[in-house]
Amino acid sequence: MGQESKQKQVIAAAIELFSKQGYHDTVVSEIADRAGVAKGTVYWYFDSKEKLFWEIIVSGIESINQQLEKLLEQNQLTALEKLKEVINLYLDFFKTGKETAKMMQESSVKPGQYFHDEMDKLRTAAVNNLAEIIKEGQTDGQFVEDIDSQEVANFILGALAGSYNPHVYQLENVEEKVDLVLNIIVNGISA
Amino acid sequence: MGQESKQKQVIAAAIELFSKQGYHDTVVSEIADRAGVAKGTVYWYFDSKEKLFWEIIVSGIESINQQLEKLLEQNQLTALEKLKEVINLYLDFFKTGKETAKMMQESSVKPGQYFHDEMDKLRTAAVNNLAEIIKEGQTDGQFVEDIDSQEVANFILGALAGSYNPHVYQLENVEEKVDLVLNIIVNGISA
Amino acid sequence: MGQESKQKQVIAAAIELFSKQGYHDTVVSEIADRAGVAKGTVYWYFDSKEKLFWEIIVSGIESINQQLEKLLEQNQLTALEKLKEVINLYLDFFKTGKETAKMMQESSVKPGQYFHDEMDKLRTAAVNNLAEIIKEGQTDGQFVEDIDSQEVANFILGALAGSYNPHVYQLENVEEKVDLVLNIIVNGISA
Amino acid sequence: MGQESKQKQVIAAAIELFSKQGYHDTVVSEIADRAGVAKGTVYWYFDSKEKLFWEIIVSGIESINQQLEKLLEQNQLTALEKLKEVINLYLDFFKTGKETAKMMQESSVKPGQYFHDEMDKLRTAAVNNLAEIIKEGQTDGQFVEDIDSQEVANFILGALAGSYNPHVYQLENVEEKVDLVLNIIVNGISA
DNA sequence: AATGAATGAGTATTCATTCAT
DNA sequence: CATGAATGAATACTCATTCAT
Repeated sequence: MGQESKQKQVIAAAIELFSKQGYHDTVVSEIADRAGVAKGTVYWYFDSKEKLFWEIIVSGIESINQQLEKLLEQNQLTALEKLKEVINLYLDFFKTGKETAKMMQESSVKPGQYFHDEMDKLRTAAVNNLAEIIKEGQTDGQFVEDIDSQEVANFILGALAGSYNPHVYQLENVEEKVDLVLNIIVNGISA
Repeated sequence: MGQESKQKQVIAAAIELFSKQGYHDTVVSEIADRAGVAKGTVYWYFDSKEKLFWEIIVSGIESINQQLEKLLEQNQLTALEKLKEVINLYLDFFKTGKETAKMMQESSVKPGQYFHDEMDKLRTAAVNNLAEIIKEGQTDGQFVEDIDSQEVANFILGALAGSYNPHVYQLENVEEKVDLVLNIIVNGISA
Repeated sequence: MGQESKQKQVIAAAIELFSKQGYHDTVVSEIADRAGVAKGTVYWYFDSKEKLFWEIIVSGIESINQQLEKLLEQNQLTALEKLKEVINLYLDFFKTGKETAKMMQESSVKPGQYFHDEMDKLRTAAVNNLAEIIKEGQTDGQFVEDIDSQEVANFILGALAGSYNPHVYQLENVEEKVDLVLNIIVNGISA
Repeated sequence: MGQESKQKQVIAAAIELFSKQGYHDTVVSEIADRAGVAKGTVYWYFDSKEKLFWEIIVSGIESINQQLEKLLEQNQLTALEKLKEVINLYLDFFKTGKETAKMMQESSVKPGQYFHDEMDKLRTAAVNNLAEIIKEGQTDGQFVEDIDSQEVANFILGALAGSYNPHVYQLENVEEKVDLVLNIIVNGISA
């Protein structure tokens, strides 16, 4: 039988089903079945269906934030290069982590104060990291100065978030969009 | 009793509750209570909870698409001016129709092929309308030509969609962002 | 179909099953089946299985307390006669309301502060009513005075409560015990 | 670690929890936790949760019956003295063994023929022992004769059982009730 | 002896939907 | 048109019990 730890099998099954069917249309016993474990096993590892859902979301966001921070520290890169990396990072994340991305999309709509604060902290971290890069570029003279770095960071993150909206890019061929996106952000569409 | 037709009371209550609590956490009897009607009355006007939800979504999208089409026809406006109007239109829609906007956000995640195609048609219409404007600008020489108008339209719509992500702009003071957004899209952030 | 209101059918079925099988070994769907209604109907009338249980208990106790109070007001009766009536009342209650009695027995063990206070109030009322009778008899010179009326009331109630312990009188032929019980209480077993 | 045998630790934890929370609201893993052992260990010593419960009950009853039998054999005591000792024995048992007493109370309600017969045998033994004392007193001329000794035994046991009903004496200061109870039983409350 | 991960039957409760009035 | 009592399928979660280690 599966070499994987049962906990990991549960997580994998949950990601697959949550992203395909959404939180509410995924039934715990279905997760257990797909994971090849008993229903009780899901509850041995996770307190509730909701905790399982959030655990996946949070670990996904944490992973991207970690990568973001690593980027920031790479001093040999210019702000522009870093920006490109960030875009690449996100779009790649959406491509490889389609499912988690879809779950995040849903998570932003789910009510319940439960992890709402947690989510906010994570997002704030992302915005701040990005704003840091913008500021760097402004100091370097690469980016226009008369524009709030936080606002720009929000815009970019919004644009990227919009990018994995299933109705936008359909989550396909997302990586080839990096240059396009970077180009618009940097140069705009003005002739 | 309410002068409003009971149907309208139901819709109003549904928008309020769906947007605040999401689809699944809103129960039909709550909608009926808030609307001041009996539960059965909801079912007199709407076939199901799902139909009620989608009716609201679709009418919201239709309304914005109509406004978009009107814009396109205004020949005295330049592409740039039209673009600004589009951005204004969307952000304004998100501001005044916060609730519907939130519901749309959720609708994009909801599975169920039910109205999936309908949604897609509506979104395609929006993208096409916007792409039309971009193309116009490219023909006029206002916008760079070596960039696919559909791609740009998708990007912009994504950025705007991202804008009403509750975690981004918190759906507050959205209207003052028009110039910012337009400026980045048009001129980019390059110095 | 049943002329009885469905609510009453539910209560009847609940009493029957709770008393025979105890609270925990009685399943809600079983109650619904026996009552000839759908499971949801049980929940239409009662918030929860627990509330249903307690509603039955409380109404049983209230009924006996009402009868007790009526007794107290009958001024033509001596304290001794009243005492006999009380004993009769209780033992009769245990006989005719075997099921409710059994449920009360169980209720005294059930944890959960829920209705604990309510129960206490009801029992205090019973003790006070009985103590009132004792005091009356003491004033009249029928009963010994050097004994606390509350204590006596507690003893008697305890003895009566013990009487419907399923392991004691088996809840059978309970009514013929009235004289026996009264006699011991009044005269004791001393020769 | 505990010098106590793990089995004893389990029993102690079980008594504590069963009496406080009742049978159904006590879960095996809680018992194991409180006992400082693994859940599996509970099952090494006891076949099931139910067996564990009953083992405690039965050993409690057996202990009291043994003491009762010893009393009977003490020929230097009069029936009256023995009766006093019996009452003392029971009330003391309820006081020192509050927890077990509470569990017995619950056990009398629990369905499940499982140990039902066992319980009955134990109770019958208690009644018979007590009836023996009464008969002795009747032969000696201390107690009235025109009254069935079994009935009296039942009454007394009922009264005593009622005494530890949590709603009666609250299981507090139970020992000072011995004289009161004995006095009523022997002399009654008649003036 | 002892452990604790794993199991899965069992159950209270919810809620969209129906329909007689 | 409107009501709300009645339904019952659906589901998250519990917990006694087992067994490989």
